[in-house]
Amino acid sequence: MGVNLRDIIFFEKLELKDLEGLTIAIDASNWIYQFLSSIRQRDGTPLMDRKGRVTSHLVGILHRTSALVENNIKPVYVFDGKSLALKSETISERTRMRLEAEKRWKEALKKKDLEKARKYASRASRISKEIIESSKELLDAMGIPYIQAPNEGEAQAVYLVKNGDAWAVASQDYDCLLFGAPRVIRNLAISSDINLELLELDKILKKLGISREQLIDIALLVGTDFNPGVKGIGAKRGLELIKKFGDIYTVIKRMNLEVDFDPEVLRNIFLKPKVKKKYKIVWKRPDKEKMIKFLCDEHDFSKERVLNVFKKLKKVDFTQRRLEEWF
DNA sequence: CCGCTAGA
DNA sequence: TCTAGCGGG
Repeated sequence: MGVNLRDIIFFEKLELKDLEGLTIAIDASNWIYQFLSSIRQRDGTPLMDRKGRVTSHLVGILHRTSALVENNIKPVYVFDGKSLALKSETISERTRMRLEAEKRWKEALKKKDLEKARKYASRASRISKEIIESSKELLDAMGIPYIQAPNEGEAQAVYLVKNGDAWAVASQDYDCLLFGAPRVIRNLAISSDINLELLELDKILKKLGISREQLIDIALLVGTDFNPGVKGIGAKRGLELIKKFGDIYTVIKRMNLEVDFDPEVLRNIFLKPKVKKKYKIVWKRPDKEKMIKFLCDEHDFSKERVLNVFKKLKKVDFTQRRLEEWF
């Protein structure tokens, strides 16, 4: 998923405390996908309600969001909109991989190989419309705001940060840096052994000695969700080449590379993404009745657990206006 | 993934 | 008080 720049990106370690009082724009698709992959039984079956509807994402959103709030971190979720035409190849490739994983999951189940079953099951996750809609319904009940992006959710989340409405984007994907995110937080979770990473674009570019445009060019060589990249070029070699030749056009020419993508079109996906500029971010008080009706009545959650979460959410009140907003 | 609990 | 392991829906 996303562009693999891991080998050239550095990060600073962060404590949950460092995020107190800050608003974090959450890459909803990224998180939901993680929840669907990881919140499963040992044989790989996701959590489901009595009607067989998947609830793993609801469990994840409920617990992680309330834990963030309890730590005085203000989450705003950002959902993907319509995917760009250039992404269709990536999407069909993912579908193919998912179906393959599904097949292997069933095979492993037959052989009673639980470890393999779980492994392939997690790769068989799919974000359906129902999963997105139920996620939004839960956030509404919890009083947590979300924004619907026109296209890429990451681009919209980055816009929130640039616009001063959020401090950082929370996502596992390095793509956020290409969209120009000043700060990206990876591994934002609550468990005791978390390894919070803070990626700062300015520091990364300075250390690498390149511009954002050049980082994008490296990504195009490596391959993104929108183009296949060049065989044999990873992040390290991409960096070398871009530093040596300056830009992707010169790299292609000097190295006699065959590429079937238009760098200019792709650069603009990251440099000039379509985003929603008018939006409202308002935290509301959690709605106990809605939470119980939705989670317990409709999706078979335990009432006791839901009430515990409700109490956590209620304890912290983000609805209070800051002093300067009164004038 | 996260919360809870059993056992140290 | 802490941590590993299990169940959640």
